[in-house]
Amino acid sequence: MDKVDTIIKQWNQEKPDLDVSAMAIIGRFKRINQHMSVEMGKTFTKHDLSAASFDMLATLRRSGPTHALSPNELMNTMMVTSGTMTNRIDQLCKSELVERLKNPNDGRGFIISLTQKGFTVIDAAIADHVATQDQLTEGLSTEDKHALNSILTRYLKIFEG
Amino acid sequence: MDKVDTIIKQWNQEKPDLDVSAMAIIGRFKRINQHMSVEMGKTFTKHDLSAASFDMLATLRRSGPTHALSPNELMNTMMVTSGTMTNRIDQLCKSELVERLKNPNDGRGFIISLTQKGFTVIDAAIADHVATQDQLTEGLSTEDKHALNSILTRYLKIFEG
DNA sequence: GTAAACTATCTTGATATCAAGATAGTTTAA
DNA sequence: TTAAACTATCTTGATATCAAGATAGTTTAC
Repeated sequence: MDKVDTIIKQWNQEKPDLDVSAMAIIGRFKRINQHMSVEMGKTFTKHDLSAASFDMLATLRRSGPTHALSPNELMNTMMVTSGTMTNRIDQLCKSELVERLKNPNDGRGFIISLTQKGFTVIDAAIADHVATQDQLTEGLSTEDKHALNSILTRYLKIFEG
Repeated sequence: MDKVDTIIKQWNQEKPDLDVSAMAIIGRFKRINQHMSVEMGKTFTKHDLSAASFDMLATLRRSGPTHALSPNELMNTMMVTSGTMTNRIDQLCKSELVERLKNPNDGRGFIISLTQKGFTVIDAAIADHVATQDQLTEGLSTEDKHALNSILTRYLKIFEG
C-alpha cells in the first residue's frame, strides 16, 4: 500500500463509479520522476548548475566538435520556448560557460558555443551525473531494468514515434 | 532509434569511457513524463484549471467529507513549499473554489475547504482527467501495462518505502 | 528584382516556484 | 506557571518559465 494505492483507494471510496485504473501507472510515473529529479538536482547543485543549465551544456558537449548549436536547435532538443532559451543563454554567457558567436550562415541568428571553461565544467558534471543515475537505478533487479527499458521504449514510441 | 538512443550514441562517440547505461531508463522516463504532463495539462485547461489547482481540488475532493484539509497537510501530500501553498490557496480562494476557515483545533492555522462551486468543478474535471489518463495508457498492451505497473510499484518503494 | 511569406531571436508582462526569514500560537518540561 | 522550543502559516525577494508580440534577416514565387 504505497501513496498511489492510497490515492486510488480514496477515489474508489468517494467516487466508486470512476475507473481510475490508469492512475496507478501514471501516478507512480510522476512520483518516481519527481524523486529522480530531486536527486539529480543535488548533483547539478554540486557543480553550481541548475537542471536547465546542465541540460544546455550537456547538449552542446555531446553534439561533438565544434560544440556549438543555434538557439533554435537547442530549443527543439529541449522542448522549451524561445523566451526561455534566451534567458538560459544569457545566464550561461554571464557565467562564461558559453558564448554567442555570429552565425556565419544566417545573419538573423547566432550559434551558442561552449567555452573552455564550460567544457571543463560539463565534463566534471557529467561524470558525477551518470554516477547518480546509476544509483537511481541500482535498486532494481537486472531483469526489472531490462523489462522496464523495453516497455519504456515501446511507450516512448507512442508519443514520439 | 529514438531520441534517447540518439543521445546515448552521441555520448558514446564523444566520451566512450562514460557508462551511460542508466540514461536509457531515466531519459525515457523523463520524456514520457513530459508528454503525459502536456496532455493532462490540456484537460486541466479545458476546466480553467492549472495542474497545480487541479491537484489541490482533487486532494480535497478525494479526502472525503468534510472535504477540508490544513495547508500543512496539503503541502505534505503535494511536495511543495509553504510559500507555494499560500499562493495556491490565494488563487483558489480568489476564484471561490475553496475557502479558508479557522481551524477550530489550532489557533495558528486554517483549514482549506472546498466550496460548492469547487466541488462541482473538480467532479467534472476528474471525470475528464481519468479519460485522458486512459488514453495515455491505451497504446500499451495489457501485458505491458501489467508488467509496467508491477515494476513501477517496486521502483517507487525504493524511494518511498 | 521585388513583394510576400517565413524564420530566428529577443522583449515584455504575467505567473509560479522556492528559500529564507518573520509572526503568532502551542507544547513541553522544569 | 512560565520560559524555551517548536510549529503553522505568511511574506519577501529572486528566478524560471511561458505566451504573445516585435524586430530584423532570408527565402520564395512570380
